[in-house]
Amino acid sequence: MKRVTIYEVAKEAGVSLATVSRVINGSSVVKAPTRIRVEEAIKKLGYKPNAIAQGLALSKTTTIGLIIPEASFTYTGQVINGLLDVARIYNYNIMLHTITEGITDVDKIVDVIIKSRVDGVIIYSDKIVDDSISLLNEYNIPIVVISNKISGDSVCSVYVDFEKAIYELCLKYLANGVKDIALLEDRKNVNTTKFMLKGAKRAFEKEGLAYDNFIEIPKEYRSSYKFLSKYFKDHRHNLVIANRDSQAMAVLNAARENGIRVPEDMEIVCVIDTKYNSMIRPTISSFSIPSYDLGAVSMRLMTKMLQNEEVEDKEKCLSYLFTSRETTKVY
Amino acid sequence: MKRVTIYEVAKEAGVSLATVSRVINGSSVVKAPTRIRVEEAIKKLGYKPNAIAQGLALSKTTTIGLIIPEASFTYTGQVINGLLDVARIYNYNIMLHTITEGITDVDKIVDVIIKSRVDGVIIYSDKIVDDSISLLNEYNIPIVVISNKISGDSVCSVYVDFEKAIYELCLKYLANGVKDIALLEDRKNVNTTKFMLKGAKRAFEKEGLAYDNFIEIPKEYRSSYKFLSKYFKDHRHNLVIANRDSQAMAVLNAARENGIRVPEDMEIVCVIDTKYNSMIRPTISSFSIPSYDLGAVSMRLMTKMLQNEEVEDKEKCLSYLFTSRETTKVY
DNA sequence: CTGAAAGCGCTAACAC
DNA sequence: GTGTTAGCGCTTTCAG
Repeated sequence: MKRVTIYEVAKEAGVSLATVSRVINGSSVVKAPTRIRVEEAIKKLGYKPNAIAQGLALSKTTTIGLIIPEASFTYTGQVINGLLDVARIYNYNIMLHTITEGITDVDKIVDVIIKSRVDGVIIYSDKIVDDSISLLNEYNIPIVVISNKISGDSVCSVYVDFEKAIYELCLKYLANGVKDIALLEDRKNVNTTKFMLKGAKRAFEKEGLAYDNFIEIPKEYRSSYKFLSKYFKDHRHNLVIANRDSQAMAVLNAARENGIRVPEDMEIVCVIDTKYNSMIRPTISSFSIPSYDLGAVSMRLMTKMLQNEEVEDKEKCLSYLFTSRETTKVY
Repeated sequence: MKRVTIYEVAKEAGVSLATVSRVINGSSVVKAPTRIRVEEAIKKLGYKPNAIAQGLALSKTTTIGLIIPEASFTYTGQVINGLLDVARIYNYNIMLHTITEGITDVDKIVDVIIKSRVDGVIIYSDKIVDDSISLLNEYNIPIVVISNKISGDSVCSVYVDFEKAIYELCLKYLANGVKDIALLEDRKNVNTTKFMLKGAKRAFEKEGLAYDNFIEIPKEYRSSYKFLSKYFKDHRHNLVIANRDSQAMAVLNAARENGIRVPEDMEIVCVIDTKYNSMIRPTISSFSIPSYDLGAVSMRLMTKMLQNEEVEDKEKCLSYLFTSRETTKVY
């Protein structure tokens, strides 16, 4: 089928292209009979407006660029779902870009994004993305950052306060006399780890204690499990906090192999989990992070910025909920 | 920053816009001094070619539409990674679309895709997608289908032969005298299940046996685990084959709760697994499905179609490898 | 209410 | 080698 343009439709309907344009854009000024004639021509010819041409004419592409870290979509999957659902409602398309730590050149991706003339960019990243933001800013591209608290002119963010989450968790345990609380490093999410550590420190300080139970995973270990297997030969803790369920599982397996019973001898908590956490035994106590909402809210925020609606809160903090499961005792 | 166009660059460099166009497209006819002047102007003004305008002028957007099922990116994540890596090499962008069974209107998505004038579409789907294909075909949009064997004019596919995988697996067990082999239904992947069932039947028939061990999950059960918990109260099998590791885990948990030891009393195998399979205990024996390659090869095929390179095999079958782990005995 | 015409930013003949 | 110009398909004043 030859790609049919607005001209052919106009000719078929015996009107000018301006009228066709009005019809496809739902302008109410077109008289009913003309409109119907045009609509019939559209259907007959199988005409589909060329979004690229529209984009050029309007300087508006109705597509949003999305940047996420590569690797496992296990955790970002829900975020993307939330994002796409809202995007669909507002008729936005999503252009997907991933970055791989140390491999992908972020600047190159930002370059591609600027050239593609997306209306806005949503960035999900553990990393600080100041450079990308300021570059994007120079080209007047609105930005929503997920998982980092930041804002500015045409820059919003949606995040969960991990620092507070860990702070409260530690406080609760400290109140119950549990003081040997270890925090496991997440090498893939350095920034998140930093916030978690800050939370732990703050809780301990509040109780007049010093915090120094950070389990760092040596660079030479490719998997944290390998390291932990060795680690638990001569280390014990009352509670270990991990970022992700996969890491908590590594802790769990390594501990058990060393005769540590969970949760009797040692408790385990993770921050973000996946659907797998409902299937494994024991199930891991975790925070319920509203991943879907993280995406949905971000996209909604983006549409607001693009339609110049007022954004009341440029740094939107979503709430979490601690869910006790089988790897923790009940106090 | 005002969005700078090719005109401004031309003016700044003291040349015509045609020359600027030549420079940004790497045309070799431009004399070095002129080229340098243009390049300096580009840098000075921070000019980024407008891909939308280029797209309109060339009738070519260098973006590919990707349609995947929603929900778990757990299994599609690797496919997407493969796809994106190759797309990046060939300078293609990816427009992401998801479909949710019974919720998203596929036709509407195809409509959006046609309007967006992508150069091609890659569809990952368990479902038969004939309707979408023929519609896309009418608009001359090349298609690559992942996970379904199908081909035609401007239609290619990349898949793994699950039927054969199950056929061979069953044959191996039958040869060892194991005859009570059950196959678990995957409600989310009806088509895949169908192929698996076909493979099992073929194997049994080859041995002169009839196959009738299909575990259907009643519609009223929201999770297969709930059903299986009950099922294993009065059912025993030598081997249960599931599609995904999550389903195999449901089998595992349900069986154990009913006093069935794995693998001693019952073995379990799944077709596709995730990174979680390396963390759980016992680890589930599975086929190694080349998910990343499924994506990478598809994208490569797409670039071939778009550049009119010859495609020697329009229905590309990728290989799998059975990997024995802790849920199976060694024969 | 509808049509004519001037762009949107870029590419690709075709001149010179 | 470089410039001129006619589109690519659509939107949007501005007339009528």
